[in-house]
Amino acid sequence: MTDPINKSKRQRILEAAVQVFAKCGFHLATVSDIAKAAHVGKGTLYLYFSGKEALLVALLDELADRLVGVLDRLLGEEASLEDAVHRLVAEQTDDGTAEGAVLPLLSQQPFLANLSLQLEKRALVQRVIGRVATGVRTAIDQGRIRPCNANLCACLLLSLPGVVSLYESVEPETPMAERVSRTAAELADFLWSGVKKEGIA
Amino acid sequence: MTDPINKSKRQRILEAAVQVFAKCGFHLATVSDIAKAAHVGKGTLYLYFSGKEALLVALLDELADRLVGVLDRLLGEEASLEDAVHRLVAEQTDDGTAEGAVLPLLSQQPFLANLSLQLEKRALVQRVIGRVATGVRTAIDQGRIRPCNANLCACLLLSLPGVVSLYESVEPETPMAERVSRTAAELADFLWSGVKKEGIA
Amino acid sequence: MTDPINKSKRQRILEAAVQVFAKCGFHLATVSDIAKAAHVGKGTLYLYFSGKEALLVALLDELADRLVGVLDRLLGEEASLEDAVHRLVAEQTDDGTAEGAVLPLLSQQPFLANLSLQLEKRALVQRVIGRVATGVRTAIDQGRIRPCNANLCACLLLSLPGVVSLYESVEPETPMAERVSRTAAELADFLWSGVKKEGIA
Amino acid sequence: MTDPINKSKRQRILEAAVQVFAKCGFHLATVSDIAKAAHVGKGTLYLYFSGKEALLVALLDELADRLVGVLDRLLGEEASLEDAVHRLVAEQTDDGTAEGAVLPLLSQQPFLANLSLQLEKRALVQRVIGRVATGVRTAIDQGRIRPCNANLCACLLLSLPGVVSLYESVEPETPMAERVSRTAAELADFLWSGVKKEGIA
DNA sequence: CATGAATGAGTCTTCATTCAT
DNA sequence: CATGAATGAAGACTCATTCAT
Repeated sequence: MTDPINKSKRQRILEAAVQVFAKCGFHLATVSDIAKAAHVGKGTLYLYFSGKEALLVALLDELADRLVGVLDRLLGEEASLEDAVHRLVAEQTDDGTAEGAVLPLLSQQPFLANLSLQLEKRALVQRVIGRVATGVRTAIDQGRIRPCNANLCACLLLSLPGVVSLYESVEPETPMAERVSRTAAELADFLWSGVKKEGIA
Repeated sequence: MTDPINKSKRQRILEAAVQVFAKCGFHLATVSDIAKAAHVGKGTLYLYFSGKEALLVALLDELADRLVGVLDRLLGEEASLEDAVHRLVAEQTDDGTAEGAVLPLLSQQPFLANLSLQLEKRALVQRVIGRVATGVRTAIDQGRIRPCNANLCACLLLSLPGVVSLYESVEPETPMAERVSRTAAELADFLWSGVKKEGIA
Repeated sequence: MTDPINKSKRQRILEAAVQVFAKCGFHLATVSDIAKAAHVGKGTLYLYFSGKEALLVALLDELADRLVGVLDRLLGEEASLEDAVHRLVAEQTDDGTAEGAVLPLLSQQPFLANLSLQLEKRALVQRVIGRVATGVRTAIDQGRIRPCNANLCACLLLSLPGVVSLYESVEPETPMAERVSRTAAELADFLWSGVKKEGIA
Repeated sequence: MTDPINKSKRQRILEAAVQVFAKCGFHLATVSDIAKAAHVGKGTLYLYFSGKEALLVALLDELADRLVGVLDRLLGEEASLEDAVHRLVAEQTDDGTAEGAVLPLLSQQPFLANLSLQLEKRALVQRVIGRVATGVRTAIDQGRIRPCNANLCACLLLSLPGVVSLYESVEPETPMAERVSRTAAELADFLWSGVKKEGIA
């Protein structure tokens, strides 16, 4: 009945859901798993979300906001895009945090059966992309990066953590912490300078 | 009894599966759907694949080979990486073809319950990345692109179609054919030259 | 939440299962049939038993205990084995009761696919035979029956209801109640005195 | 088209079926298994039998005849019932032969779904019991065994191999060959003299 | 509010049976 | 006659969702 209690329980469920979705994927994760991880009853989940898919969308919505905050900071305040990319990759690729799992859930298509939720998710993705694109445009206006398709550039930025997780498939030995950092630096370099050999048109 | 007949039916199932998986995702696609799309009985599917997950892996395996063929050609023969990227994106993003759907299925994690199939899929992903990386190394040796982490570059290349599909979320109105072409060009440009403003360090 | 409720539902399922198994045999009985007979949902069954085979074994386990109780009483307290056999046959052959169906399920081999359950069932059969053999040994010690292979004798006793049900095949007309009683008496006589003609070696 | 060929193939199937049914039970045995064991195509089976259940009944019918032959000989020619029982148990309990498996299949109820086949099977069981009962009556007439319910006695005799297989559950260590022989002797003794202690009414 | 026992729609999978070759 | 690829009916089992407590 008191708001803080509700919020705390809702929050607990959301956080548990991110962890479980990140570990098993949306479809293999069961509502029971999530409830158990959140230390609440299965029925309680339905007091805060109208179903499993709605929970996913709510979760993406919540994390999208947090993500946008991070990106705003990265793209707005930083002098160097290189740095921004580096931190974007480093921060969004940490599986330990809720933030680290949101991007895969955002971009991979967990194909929702419920159509209106699917649209809601699409809108949400657009919101995030739009926000990043705004940051890119700012950087362009400030002369930090060259003029380009800001939306597409935003999508490219948002895809970077996915690139990293793909990269994990081939280099699973190195300790993750330092690897991510180095990978981030390399990716930033790709984005910043391209792969073109100096002196070639 | 004759080999071509068997092959043709197996092929029919594989092709139907790509379509259905591409439309609904792995988990929402039912075996019935796939069988129906392939115009075979549900049981027939189990004559050629030991189960739904095995079908997915077989499909990825098959398409990975085709994909590697395409990439080999693009990366090996071309004078310009720009062109290669352009064609990679353009070809791999066409939802109408089987090839267009394979990359999302490859990189998105359809979290297989069967552990050995999961490992098989991982190996398969590594095979594709390795092949592309080889192409990248060749390009480096030939002085067409600057020295870099070939594996990471390969992952970046393989992620490009995903970037495009993310981009589709924000610009769904324009007719697709030309949009893809333009998008491909823009992405190729990003990869080629980076986003750095000329004259900036 | 309360224990008696759970027990009652588990019990309802077990009792329904005995009836259905007795009527159709293990393999022809469907989980739906059992659930329907128990007036519970199909899924409920899986809250109490991990599967159809596990249900069978749990059922045998439960009824074996009851059976052992009956046998203990019959073999322990009675002055005459004749009487014991009579009552054993009479009580265990009544299809209307759960007890009446357990012996066929125990001795007929419903070939479980699950190996560990198969072993469990075997152990359970051994338990019952062992218990009856103990009763036989007591009767021997008390000089009521002659020294013999107690285990084998136990198996023979436990097979008697099966003999009766075989006998049903040839004499299905007579009203069952009295027939069973008379059959029991005759069987007891066989066991007690053998078929040897008096005066013959 | 030639009769011997047909008979030989029909025979091959029947023999394979006994083996497979004996190993896995009726319901767990698949038509494929049987066809494979008989070295014929799955379809061939349906040229000789109208279905799986019909195959079982045909098999029981065939073996029942053989069994009746054995029993006739045992009960008709022998001077001593003890000997007859001994041989009945010994011969019918050998899992290696087709005959060894028929009695369990006869008496255990593999609950046929097809009603008319179920009746056919019942008739067949009656035939066997009737035949054995006739043998018993002859023995009575010849004064070898005391007057008794011949049908019930027949059922008891036919149940003996079942008793032995139950007994196998508790004494699985001893080498089977000699064990069966001893068990047979003990069982024959039970049947012949009963369990009554000498001197007790 | 919170819970988790109960439910049954929906899945994958098996296998007896058919039929084109 | 013989075959085995093809089929789909049928069944075991899962799990999102509900609701009585």
